[in-house]
Amino acid sequence: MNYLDELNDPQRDAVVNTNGPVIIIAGAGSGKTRVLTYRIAYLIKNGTDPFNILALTFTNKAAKEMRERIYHVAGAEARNLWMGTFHSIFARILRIEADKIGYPINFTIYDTDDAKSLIKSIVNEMKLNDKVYKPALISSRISAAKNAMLTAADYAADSDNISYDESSGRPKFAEIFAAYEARCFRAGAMDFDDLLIKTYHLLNTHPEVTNKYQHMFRYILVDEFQDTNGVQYAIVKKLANVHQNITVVGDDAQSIYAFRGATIKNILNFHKDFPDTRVYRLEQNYRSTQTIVNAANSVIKQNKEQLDKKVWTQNEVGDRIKVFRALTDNEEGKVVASSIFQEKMNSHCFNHEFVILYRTNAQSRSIEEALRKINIPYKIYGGLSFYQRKEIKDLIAYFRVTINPTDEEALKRIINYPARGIGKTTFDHLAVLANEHNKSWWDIMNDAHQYGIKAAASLADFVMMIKSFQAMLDRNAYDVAMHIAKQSTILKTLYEDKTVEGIARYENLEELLNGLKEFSIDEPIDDDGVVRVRTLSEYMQDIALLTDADREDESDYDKVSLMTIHASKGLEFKYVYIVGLEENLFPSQLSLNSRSELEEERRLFYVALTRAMKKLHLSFATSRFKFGTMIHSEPSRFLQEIDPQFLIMEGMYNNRGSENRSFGARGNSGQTKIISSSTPTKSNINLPKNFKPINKAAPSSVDPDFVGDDTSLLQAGNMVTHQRFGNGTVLSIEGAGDNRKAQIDFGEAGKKMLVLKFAKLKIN
DNA sequence: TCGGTTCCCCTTTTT
DNA sequence: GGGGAACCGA
Repeated sequence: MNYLDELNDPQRDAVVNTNGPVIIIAGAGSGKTRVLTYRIAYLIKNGTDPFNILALTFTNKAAKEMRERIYHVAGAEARNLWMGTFHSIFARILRIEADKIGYPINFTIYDTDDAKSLIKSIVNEMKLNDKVYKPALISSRISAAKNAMLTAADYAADSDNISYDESSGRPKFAEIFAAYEARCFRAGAMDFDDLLIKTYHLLNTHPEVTNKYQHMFRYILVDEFQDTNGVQYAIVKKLANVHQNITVVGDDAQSIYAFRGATIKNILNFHKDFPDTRVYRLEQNYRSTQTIVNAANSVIKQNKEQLDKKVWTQNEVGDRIKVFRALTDNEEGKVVASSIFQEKMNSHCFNHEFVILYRTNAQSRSIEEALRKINIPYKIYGGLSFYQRKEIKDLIAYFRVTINPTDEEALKRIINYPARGIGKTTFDHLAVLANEHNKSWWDIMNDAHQYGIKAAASLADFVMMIKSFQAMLDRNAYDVAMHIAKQSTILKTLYEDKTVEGIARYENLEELLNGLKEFSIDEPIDDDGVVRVRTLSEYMQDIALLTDADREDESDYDKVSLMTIHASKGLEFKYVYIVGLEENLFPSQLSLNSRSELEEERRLFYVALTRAMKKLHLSFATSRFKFGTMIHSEPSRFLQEIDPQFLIMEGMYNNRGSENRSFGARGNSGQTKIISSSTPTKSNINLPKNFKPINKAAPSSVDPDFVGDDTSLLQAGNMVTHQRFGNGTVLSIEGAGDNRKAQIDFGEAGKKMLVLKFAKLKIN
């Protein structure tokens, strides 16, 4: 059992005491994932059937990573675990039990765009003003109601709700909610909240189903418990009721999803619901330097609401945290980019060891521009996801309609795309008829001529096309998808578009189809040895709950990461840059109304700080663009909340030491002289005078002393320098031993195939 | 009916 | 500053 030797005492206790209810309070960087994975591995190794273990996470990425680590310790059995996100596991259960709640097994999952579009249709059909009944607002209020476990009928039955809506000028909200619910049902669709609420409903109304899963899940483990909302907890509690072997892992200091209904109350309720709960505390941080751990502690201790906990570390003291002040958001980008450039020069580290964190997605642009200018490769997580692009959504809409033709939102997208003479008149007519007869658009379309629709012939052609696709659904996913892409003429339409955007869109479709091909090739073998075809339906189930962060791209191997702080939870990086530390941005303006919201922002800052292993950089700008206009901004209060002994001002002050405390804000400005980071002589973070973009920096003379690095571990994605060709990216490696070759893209110098035995390469 | 232009709103954070 | 919807003209 050598893997147990890798654990400290509290960690080992938390792994081997497997029975009964357990809470593991795990500070940032305290080996939480390791404990959770080893605990599951330990269960499997001691004879528990993986089919009887349910492990719930918040992101697909976390689930996947954990599964791989368990596989590593416990072997191939790990693939039988019930492990995934709350949403994906519950979707799986709902598909198995769909008929019990009147849903088709192939129900669609509506994403937030679908939900908003449906709400918009409803608002229009009810002849209401969509400036008052804004789809985003209605959608979030429906979501909030669902998270409070209210159906539309429950909602309408509560006079408090009704009078609230009346007084806030939206008396028709309950009606919209009811219509939304009915229309989702009619379309055979569930939104994200439904996946939770319908599961809860299913368990409450079907004791035989509940019984089945209660006995099946002998062990239940929940990651990031501080982020669970009321429904999630209610389901988990119910499932754990028979065996009572429930383990929850969390850190109240990292609770950052209250806005989505998550509540720390779940931790308190847990003690009440499971009175014999044992508590394990993991407080030793293995991730960060003492400076970072202590600085983060100095921030979080200012929150009033928190559980008692002391995170500490034996790691080295480390460098102080650098604070940059910039004049504008663009300059902030430059400062960060050149700091990364310098760090890479000095420490010979990889791009993928850097992350730049921000509060809102909109902040990424100035950073991106700066990185692009000095050729630092980067990858953005979140923002406009691959699956949200128009061309991808269009093709996927065809898949959705083929699998579930009552899926109204998908049908609306493609009914006249590419154009086939089904215009607005027909569109509106369909909507009216569908509501009149309470049937899906698809049903109406099937009998279009009976309803006297003028465009009946075009509709019949469309219906026939979809039916021909449906006839192929038992074939492998790629074949069907390719057939649909061609027959629908989507592929052709985009191929003929030779604009830059058109080509990019075509390439995106190619990427989607390539992904499908890979999915289809990977044919699983049943227990009886039968090779099973992977269908389009299975593919759609797979991707419905995927986000951009889950897409893997080999060319992303060595890039600087850009993401929101929310997206960074659970990750760690050697070098962390937190940008935009300004009042009204971080903390967000919208959080300043209550202590609890401000404390959530502070926890968010704590999460950001504790992502860093080695070096941490903070920055703010004194003015930035917002909605196209320049606005003035003050340094964030959070900067002053860090104990100043851990900070060092960079390019800001002419004297360092005790006066560092002031950021020139909050009425005591003028005490310390501020020198802008753009002052060239003072700053050590400006670009070198003779700086040239990396790919173009081909040295004019060849240095005879140029020594290559050991390339035996070189792999695709690595950045290298060649003394004649300059900097390049390794595209692929082939061959072995003396014959091992690398194809490298040197930018302007072109792509070269180099024999590694002879080529002198420095690995950047 | 389509294509182009204007105009408006947007900014928390995500499964 | 940018994306998407709405509006307007041919």
